[in-house]
Amino acid sequence: MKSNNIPPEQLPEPTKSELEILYVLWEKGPCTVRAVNDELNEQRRDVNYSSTLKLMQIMLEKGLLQREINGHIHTYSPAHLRETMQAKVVHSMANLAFGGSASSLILSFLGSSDTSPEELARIKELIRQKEEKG
Amino acid sequence: MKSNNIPPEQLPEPTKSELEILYVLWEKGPCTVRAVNDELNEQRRDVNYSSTLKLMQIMLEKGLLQREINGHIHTYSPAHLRETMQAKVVHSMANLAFGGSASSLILSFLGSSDTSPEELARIKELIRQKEEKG
DNA sequence: ATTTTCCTACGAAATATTTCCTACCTATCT
DNA sequence: AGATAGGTAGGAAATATTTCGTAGGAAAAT
Repeated sequence: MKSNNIPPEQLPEPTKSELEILYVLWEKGPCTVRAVNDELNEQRRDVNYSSTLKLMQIMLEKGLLQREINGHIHTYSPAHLRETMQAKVVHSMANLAFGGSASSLILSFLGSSDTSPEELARIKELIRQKEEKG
Repeated sequence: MKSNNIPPEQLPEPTKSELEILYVLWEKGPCTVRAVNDELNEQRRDVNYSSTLKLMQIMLEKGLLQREINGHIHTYSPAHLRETMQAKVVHSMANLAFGGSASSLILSFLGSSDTSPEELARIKELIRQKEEKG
């Protein structure tokens, strides 16, 4: 059962710290605060357990996370699809820094980064798939 | 003459409001605060002149902008290349929300968004150019 | 010369975000 | 039972970001 049901469109955009947390949950699946916090400390930077807890409670309120309560163990998971949220932040950044066009973000990025041939091939493949559908 | 010379690597990342301002300057070239503010109000949202001024002064201090003083007119411009700054923010977002891989950002984005056929074509074209070079 | 208009400076308030302290609950171990 | 280990709750402080009120200087208009 979901602990909220705010639709993605009116969902507040996650902050940077919130994105870090979401990413952990996307990768590892439903987790306790403890597990998320351990992961953050391993992968990112020192962060206090209660900081992570607080943030995740706020995210629950905002509708970014949902949780299951089993006895006194709270297990959190993202309230929305990874793809949905990622698209949201990319669009937002595209609006701020790339004149609103996500493709211009991609273009500008491809133009300035050293993407490997393999990655280029994967991107091309994906474009081909999209073109078939559309 | 530049009013600062912080190298791009240790440059603070622009905040969202700062990105909006940078974008105006990238598009219109060197501007007074007034011109930037007018543009923000037209393109984005209500914002007070002195808010924009304050932000641009902060950005000058941080090394995000430079300025020329002519009499009492201050003309601001970005202190770093558009491509540099755009790559910076995209990489930062890639780290937060896409496991560090910018190409996975692009892939995930292409996979979930409704990029127009024209945009897809432009991206394909750019990939082809990159493949030729590499 | 006075007024008006347009500009900058800057402190301070408002808001958003992040961090951490303390309290307390429950399960487990001895 | 008492102690310990692990968990949650939530207020409050610290920090970062954004907004705006007010002051004042220079140029232009009357």
